[in-house]
Amino acid sequence: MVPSRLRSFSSRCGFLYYLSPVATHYSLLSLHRSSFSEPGNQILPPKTILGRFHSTSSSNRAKHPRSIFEQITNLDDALKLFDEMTHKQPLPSVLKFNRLLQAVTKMKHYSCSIELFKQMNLICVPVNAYTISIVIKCCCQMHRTSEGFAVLGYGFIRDILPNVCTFITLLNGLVLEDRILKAEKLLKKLIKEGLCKPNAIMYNTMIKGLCRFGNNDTAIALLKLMDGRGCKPDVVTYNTIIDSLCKDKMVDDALKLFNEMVFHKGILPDVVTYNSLIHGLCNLCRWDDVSNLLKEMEDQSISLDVRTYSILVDALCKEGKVEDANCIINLMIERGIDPNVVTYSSLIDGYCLRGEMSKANEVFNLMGSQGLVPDILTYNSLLNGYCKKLLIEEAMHLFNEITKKGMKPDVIAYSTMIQGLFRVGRGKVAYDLFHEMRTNKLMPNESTYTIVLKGLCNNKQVDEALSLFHLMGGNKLNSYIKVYTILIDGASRTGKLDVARVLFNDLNVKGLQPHVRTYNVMINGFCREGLVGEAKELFLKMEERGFLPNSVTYNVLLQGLLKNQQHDTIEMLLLEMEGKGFSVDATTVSLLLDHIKARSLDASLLKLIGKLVPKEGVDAL
DNA sequence: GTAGGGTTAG
Repeated sequence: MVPSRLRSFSSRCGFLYYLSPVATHYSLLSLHRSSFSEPGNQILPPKTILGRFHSTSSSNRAKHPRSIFEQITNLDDALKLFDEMTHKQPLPSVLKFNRLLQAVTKMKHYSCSIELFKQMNLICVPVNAYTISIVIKCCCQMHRTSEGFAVLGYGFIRDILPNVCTFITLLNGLVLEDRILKAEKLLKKLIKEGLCKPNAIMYNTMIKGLCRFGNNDTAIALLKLMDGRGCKPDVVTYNTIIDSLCKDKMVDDALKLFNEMVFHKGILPDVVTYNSLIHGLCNLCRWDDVSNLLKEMEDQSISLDVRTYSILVDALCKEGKVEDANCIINLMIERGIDPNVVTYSSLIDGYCLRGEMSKANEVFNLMGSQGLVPDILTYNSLLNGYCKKLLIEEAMHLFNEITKKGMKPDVIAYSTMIQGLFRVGRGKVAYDLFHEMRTNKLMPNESTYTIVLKGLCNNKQVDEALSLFHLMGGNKLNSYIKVYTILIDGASRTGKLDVARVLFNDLNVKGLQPHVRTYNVMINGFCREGLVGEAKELFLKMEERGFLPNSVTYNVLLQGLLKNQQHDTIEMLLLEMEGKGFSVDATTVSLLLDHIKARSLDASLLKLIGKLVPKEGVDAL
């Protein structure tokens, strides 16, 4: 039985029970104790690299099983080695060149690999299908898959025939570039023309592409197809689709696929499978299901890894349960899993969301003391926390810290900072920062743009907002309805009703659909200028166009009518509100009461008004 | 004895 202490613990946070040290003592606690130490980095002494290359061969190899190529940790060493190799007589074999090329590629120096390949051709080092595949991969990783195809053609000329590996690399390149149609076409062509026999890796690559593109159904169809063609799907195949379904909130479909994989295909799930499912369930707040999966993992002795714990930490933090998140972190440490930057960043974010900045800072310092380098997301959480609390000096200090630490603020960092500055009324600094951001070649996104426009409007810089809008011209950012709503509101609040009207009419021309909020803002604009007739007209029109007025619409219109001494439709509107279950806000109520006092409205309305005031409002009356 | 996919967390 579960000890009662644990029960109360688990009732606070359902799935914690399955993580409690007592409950999981036998399986989980013992499993994580092994191997965290990474193999020591053996840095090469600055003597000739090729010399080592020859001397390591027999005697040292037993002690250092890693080859010279695997030991290369920086580009300089690699280039030096290449130079030495090219000056050898006779030239080392293509195999050795390939391994060097691979080492450079592993360090992500793709263009350098390509350069070396060119030199190999110049000095007539023989190249083979392996070389071609490595070089194609370099092109693809740089999102230059078309050049990868050119390399394929170059191979053809030299009688180097592509094989399934070559094509997988190219297919993956197309997927990386989101050229999904091209990828599908390639796969079909390969099968139809018998250019190679696709294997599971190739299907997995295509499936990954389809999932990236949001085409889960086709991905599942391909899963069935590969099986039918005698190509057995593996755990990666299923994991890819399961994760994609979870990200699309279709967790039940994911669970269905999970069952198919386990019970019909006999494929064992791994920690990746569970992580995806747990993540998906956390996003939907299905804690009982999360708990069940954790139990399943325990039963199958599948150890939770740093990601599993981080997913749980993040989920708890987003729920505001930072204390429970802390429990999870303590638990993982107890079990020998070190929290990493992501784990701590989630915790920091949790504290920031609750405005507990000193706690957030504590964690931030803790990270530093553990040698963990905070990344831009960590900084963004803190920036957000400070800005929300209007602690703008602290935020600004942190923002400058990002650059000092050798990082670059991203669009989110800038947007957060700009919003914070506007909120404390420092519009000039905010707008300067917006320009600085663009100078730094960062493109503002929809959020940045709306933050800036709103900030300018709220800081009495509507003209600036409008000129920015015009300056942006046909930019995609100018096609968001939110942008128009902000500007219409800003313009009409500063007496530029004509501008507001032009913007509103522009929507039609541009084929943009106004939101209810857009109508509200425009109606409010008309009322402000005493154009109650137009306000009423628009009120009716929005309904005709299928946009139902909401509570705000009614309140805005009522206030407009009252302020302009139009009393004939008040009662009708109030009755409509009652029918729709809307309520009157404080401003409307006080206006109504004023008019009743002044006898321009009948006191018999009081009963109806009483029904339209929210509960807490009635007490105030 | 050299190449390909590798899915999962903030």
